[in-house]
Amino acid sequence: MIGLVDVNNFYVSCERSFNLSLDKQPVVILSNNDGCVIARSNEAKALGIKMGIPFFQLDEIRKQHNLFIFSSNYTLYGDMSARIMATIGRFVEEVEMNSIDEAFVNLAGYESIYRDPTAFARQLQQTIGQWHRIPVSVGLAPTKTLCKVANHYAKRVDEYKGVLLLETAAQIDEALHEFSVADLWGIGSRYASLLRRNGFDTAAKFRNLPDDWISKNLTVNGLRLAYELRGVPCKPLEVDIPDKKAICSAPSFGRLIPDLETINQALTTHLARATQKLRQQQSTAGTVTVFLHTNRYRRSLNGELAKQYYGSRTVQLPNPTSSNAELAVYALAALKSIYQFGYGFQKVGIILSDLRPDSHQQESLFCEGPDERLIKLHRVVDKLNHRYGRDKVRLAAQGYDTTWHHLRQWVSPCYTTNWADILVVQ
DNA sequence: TCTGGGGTCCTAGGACCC
DNA sequence: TCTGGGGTCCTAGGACCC
Repeated sequence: MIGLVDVNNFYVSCERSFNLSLDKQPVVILSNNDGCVIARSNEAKALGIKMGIPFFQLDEIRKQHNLFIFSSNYTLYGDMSARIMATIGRFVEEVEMNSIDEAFVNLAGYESIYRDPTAFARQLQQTIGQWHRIPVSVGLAPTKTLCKVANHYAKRVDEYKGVLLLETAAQIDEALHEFSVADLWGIGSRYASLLRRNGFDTAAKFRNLPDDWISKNLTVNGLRLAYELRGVPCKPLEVDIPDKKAICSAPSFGRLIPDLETINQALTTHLARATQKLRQQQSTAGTVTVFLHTNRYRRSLNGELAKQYYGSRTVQLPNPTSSNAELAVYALAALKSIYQFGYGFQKVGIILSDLRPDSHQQESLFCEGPDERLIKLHRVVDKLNHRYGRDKVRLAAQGYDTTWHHLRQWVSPCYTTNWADILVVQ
């Protein structure tokens, strides 16, 4: 038996955890740059606010209702996630963190401790609610995909109160009979419309398709999904977190930026973010890609789509490194080569790839090895920045210009990670 | 005026190796 | 008259996830 623990409306729940006035109110969380709606409370969903819509389209609803709005605060959400995961870890040994707000738990071997899986789920739910003021739903089933289905119902059907166990063949059949194929884990919009066109609109109908049809049209991933629906586990629990294969940092500018000078500063800052993640997982990057583009939605005065530009350049490094000082040389040269005068740019981004463990440094015949002094330097810089705040020690090329920074007009305090933001109870 | 960010996996095709 | 077999690596494109 496997369980899927999933937080209800995670970002909204994090904000509510520290702000009682948000209870039972319509709340939305905006994406980076305050661009789109990426999380909604049930009350906001009831007002008809759709996932992913641009924020400016909410003007009418804002006039009619008292809508609570927040910029996303990933420092808060990331820390709350870690706390919830730690709490789950007190109940079961094997926990796979599937995303920031959900975790699979392996209940195999716990039969004598948690005799009734439903009772276990209730206990977990109650503990997380009491310790973190965060509501979770739990789906229990023999495979991950069936857990997703169980969780879907647990969240939406009131009488389940956030917990559903799918155990017997009859229970599973009934659940899949009603379940839209588009809501299955692994079926996106493309596959959903393909399946619907062919008349396979429920999970039950999909599950009963012949294997060769599925693998021909949906590749081996689709076949794994079908097996999982039949109760055959094909997606094992992954308890150890694998190292990332690529690291990307590419937040939009808060306004359109025309000049290379400012874009240089932004790129060097994104690079600092990316290399910090890189060093955290003790890897080096062998390849760096820089890309630069204009706003694809922008229209000129006559209403036509404005002239667009997209440039990107990939550079292979002579020596893999995790040093932003070293990488900056290549990244800035790449940027210079793709930059074009005469556009307002929306975003510059950096991708580090060809990642490998820093302990496995390939010796090169023609280049010097990694610079030991730089490695020591970054260790110290990372420590200082952890203690005194992000970018307290930085490359001069990052500069101190903040006019390009993305918008965060409605950001909440970092209640759990910053002493100055700690909640005061009167 | 204003439209997010960061990832993973699979396949086909081409170039190459012995 | 007869012209093999078994691989790897890389890239682009397309699908998916939260």
